[in-house]
Amino acid sequence: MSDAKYMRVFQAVADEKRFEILKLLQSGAKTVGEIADSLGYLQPQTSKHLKILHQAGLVRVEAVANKRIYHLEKDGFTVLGDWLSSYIQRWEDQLDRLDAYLKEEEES
Amino acid sequence: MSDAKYMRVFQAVADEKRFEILKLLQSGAKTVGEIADSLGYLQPQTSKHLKILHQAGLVRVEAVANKRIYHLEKDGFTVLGDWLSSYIQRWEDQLDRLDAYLKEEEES
DNA sequence: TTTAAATATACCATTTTTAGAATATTCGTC
DNA sequence: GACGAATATTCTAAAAATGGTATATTTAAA
Repeated sequence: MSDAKYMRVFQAVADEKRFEILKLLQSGAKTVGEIADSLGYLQPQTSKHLKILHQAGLVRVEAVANKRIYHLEKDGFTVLGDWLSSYIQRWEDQLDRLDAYLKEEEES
Repeated sequence: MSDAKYMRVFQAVADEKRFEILKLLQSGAKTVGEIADSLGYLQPQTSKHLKILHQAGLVRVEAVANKRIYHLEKDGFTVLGDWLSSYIQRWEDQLDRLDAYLKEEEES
C-alpha cells in the first residue's frame, strides 16, 4: 500500500468538520443538504469536504435524481486499519515474547 | 474519549514528515540527530515534529545526558484503534485480528 | 421550455500550518 | 566555569488548507 494512500486518509480525517461528517454518517446515509443542515455548515463547504472524504475512500455516493446520498465506505477505514496493524503488531509481539518468557519460566 | 484527543492523533500523522518519522522509528528508537540525518531534515524542524507526535501520544522521550531518544509509544496508536473500531464494527468480518487485540486492551 | 431545488465547482480572501534561521538551554568534559 | 555538542524554542516568511460568495450543472415538475 502506497504512503500516498495512507496520507489521503489521515489528511481527510484530520479536519474537525470532516471528522463530524463521518460521525454523523454513522447514524445512516444522508444527502448533502441533510448533512449541511444537521451540522450547520454551508452547502458548498459540505460538498467540498465530502469530495475529500470520497477521494480518501471513506464515503461513497449514491445518486438519486438530483440528490446525492453519502454513505460510509469501508475502503478508507481498511486502509487505516492496515497501517495501524503494522504498528500495533509491535506491541502484540512484545506481549507474545512476554508470554513465551513466562511459559519458559514455568517449565524451569 | 474526547474528539480533541482523536484529532490530535490524526493531525499528527497527517503530515508527510511526521509520517516518515513514525516509519523510521519502527526500526528502533533514535535520537533527534539520527532522525534528522536519516531523513534529511533540519534539526529544528525535526524537534518540532517530534513535539507534535509526542503531544499526540505517538512517541515518548528518553533523556540520556544531552541526548533525547525517541521511541514509538503505544497510547496514540490505541487512540486511533479505538476510533477505528467504532466504525469497523459495521463491517465486522474484516480486521478481526485488530479488533480482537483492541478488545483485549479494553479488558486489561 | 421555464422554473426551482439540490449539488458541484471556481475564484478570491483568510486562516492555519510549515519552513528557515537565529538563539536559548542543557549536559558532559576540560 | 568555559567550551562544544545535542536539542528546544522563538520569530518571521512562505506555503497550504479552509471559508465565503457567486455561479454552473443537473434533475424534476409546472
